Amino acid sequence: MATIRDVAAAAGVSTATVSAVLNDSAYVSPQLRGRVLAAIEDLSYTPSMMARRLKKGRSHLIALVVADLANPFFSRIVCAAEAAVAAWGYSLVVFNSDEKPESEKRILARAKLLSCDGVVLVPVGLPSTYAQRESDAPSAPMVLFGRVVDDNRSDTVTIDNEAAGRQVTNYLLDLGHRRIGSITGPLHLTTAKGRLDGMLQAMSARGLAPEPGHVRSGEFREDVAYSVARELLEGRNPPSALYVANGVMALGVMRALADLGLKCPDDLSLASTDTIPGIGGLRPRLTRTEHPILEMTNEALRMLVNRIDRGVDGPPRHVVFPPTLVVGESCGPYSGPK
Amino acid sequence: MATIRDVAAAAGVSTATVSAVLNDSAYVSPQLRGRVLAAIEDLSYTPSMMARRLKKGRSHLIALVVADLANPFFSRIVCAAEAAVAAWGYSLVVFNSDEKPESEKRILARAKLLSCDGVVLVPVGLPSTYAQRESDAPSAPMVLFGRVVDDNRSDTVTIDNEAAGRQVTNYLLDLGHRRIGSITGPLHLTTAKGRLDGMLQAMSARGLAPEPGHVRSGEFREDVAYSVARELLEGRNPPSALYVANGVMALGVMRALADLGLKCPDDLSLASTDTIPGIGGLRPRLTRTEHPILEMTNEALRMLVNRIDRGVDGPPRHVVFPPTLVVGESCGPYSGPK
DNA sequence: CAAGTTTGGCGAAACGGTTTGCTGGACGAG
DNA sequence: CTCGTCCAGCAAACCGTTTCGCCAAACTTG
Repeated sequence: MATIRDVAAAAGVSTATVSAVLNDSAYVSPQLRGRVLAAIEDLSYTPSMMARRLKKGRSHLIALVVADLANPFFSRIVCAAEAAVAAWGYSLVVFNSDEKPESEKRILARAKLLSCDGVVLVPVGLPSTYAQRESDAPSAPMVLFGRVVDDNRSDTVTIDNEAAGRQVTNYLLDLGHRRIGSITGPLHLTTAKGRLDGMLQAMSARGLAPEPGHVRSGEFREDVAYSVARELLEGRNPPSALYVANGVMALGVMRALADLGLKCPDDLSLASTDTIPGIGGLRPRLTRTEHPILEMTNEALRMLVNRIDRGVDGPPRHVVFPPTLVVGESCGPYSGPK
Repeated sequence: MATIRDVAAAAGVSTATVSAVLNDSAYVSPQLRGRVLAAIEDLSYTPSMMARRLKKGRSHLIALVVADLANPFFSRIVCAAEAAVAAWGYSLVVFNSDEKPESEKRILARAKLLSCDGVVLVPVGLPSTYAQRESDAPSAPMVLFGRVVDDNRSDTVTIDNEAAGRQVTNYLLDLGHRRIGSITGPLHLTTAKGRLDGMLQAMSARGLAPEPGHVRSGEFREDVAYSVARELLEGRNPPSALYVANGVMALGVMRALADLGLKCPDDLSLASTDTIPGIGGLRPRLTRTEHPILEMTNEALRMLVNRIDRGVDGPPRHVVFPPTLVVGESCGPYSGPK
């Protein structure tokens, strides 16, 4: 592997001149520049990023830490982030905390060790980790994505979960449903809590409330949602409509419906927040709120790069994106007590 | 940020001693070791990975280049690879070539610049890139994943695509189907070509062949497969069974069926190779061959790490995994000419 | 007790770049 | 003709580690 010194020797110049040519950081006469470029070509020289980074103190690496890489929702984020990061001239290092606080802690430490220039974190959401993080030396700028935690030092990019819950619930209410149930996520997550709160708001705005036992946690997991849905639907007082807090759980509910021989819009109106890509083709299409993941990811990266490149050091910014209600065929009008 | 020199000064030792303590690379007397550790704690010193890497010439980064990050199949690979890489003490840098040869070329150059210790590549599969790559200086060890290209320097990890095609086709044949069609991927990809070949083999083993026009390319894309399926099914001579070469296309076909008002096992038997995670809950469950992605990914990383860490420098190894037929409810017995 | 053998620890040279003075020749002005 | 200015290019310091070679003290051994 040729070094800058080899190039300098071959071109009969100093390493400083080669560096200047490489970075356009100083004027170099055309002829010298030509000699240098020729030598570079000749030796098929590639500057060592590692050395450059050591000197410059920047790695051009951005860490993306997601809470559950197996969840298609986060896969989409990875995809969007890869594109955005590449567009800004960075590379993306992907980590999976798997919803485990201790993994998250370990990963953040590792990202720091890797000297990533920035971190996009979908926090697991348990406060303990962050207490720890507070005591750490100020590390790379970080953007909290999707979920909020009590961290007042980082930028955040989220959707308005309460609005999502309200939109879906109002849609169901407008269809005449009153006995609306919900399968929520883990309520320590703002994504789960917010969506439920939005639902409750929408109901209480009309003087309603879910019946006891109709609000259950599905842990944001397909299998748990499946079991919960079965219990709910086999009970003696099933809801007529169900608001499911994320896409994979909606899939679980659809599976439960199929296994129980129930039809979706007819026997139960089903609506969710967030969906699964590719499943759009299946019938009935799910009525749901969708997240502008692409825009959110781009915004997160813009914020990050602003802090990294432009050294922006203002107070943390909090950007909230609105969800969009997408109407499918999974909900029907309320058809009398069942 | 404290450096090793600060620690050395604080502990009253040389940087060499600190380094020895950090890496256990030489015996250090307990008392000195204690002083050093105390100083490290005191200054909350973290060794600079960048400097360490510059010196050691290793980055502990492994690049994963996939051909289409938006495809859930590759998302699963990312997920599996992240876990495997972490288990080996590396970090994963993810790239998306988006099926574009020029992107792939750019990405491989970038991975080299990043001085990744190894590369897992799902090649786009056009030979031009690799001709280029030949001329490059020997870079990091690489494992070709899933698809094969005419590269005789790299290890490969693949599935037996022909077996997959044969298995599925034999299953359909055993059900009595004769007019079997196929929606293939781009045939310059070994994954697409192999599956089709396997299908043709199975048919010709029984003296059969697909009818002209019943074998069409769906480009491995949901929307293309949707259109092709519609054309196929609305034609005047539709097949009674369809072998679809990957998961997203199968979804497209199911959407086409739904839009045409056709029922899956009844009007058309549908089978595929590869599926989409999470969709397992939907009815009818797809009959398909599945890939042992986890094992494949682990094997790919084991090979890579062997070459990196243990300096294994033998001839390229080629590991082929067998697909598994998973029977769902998407296929029924042939029910007479339609 | 002298000579040989360990050995804990240190100084300094890498690693491969970037950057900061500094130098010396060309040029313009007085 | 002389002095000051300018600027292209260079030498050397530096980034934060690891590691090689070496030294002196401590220990063994005859």
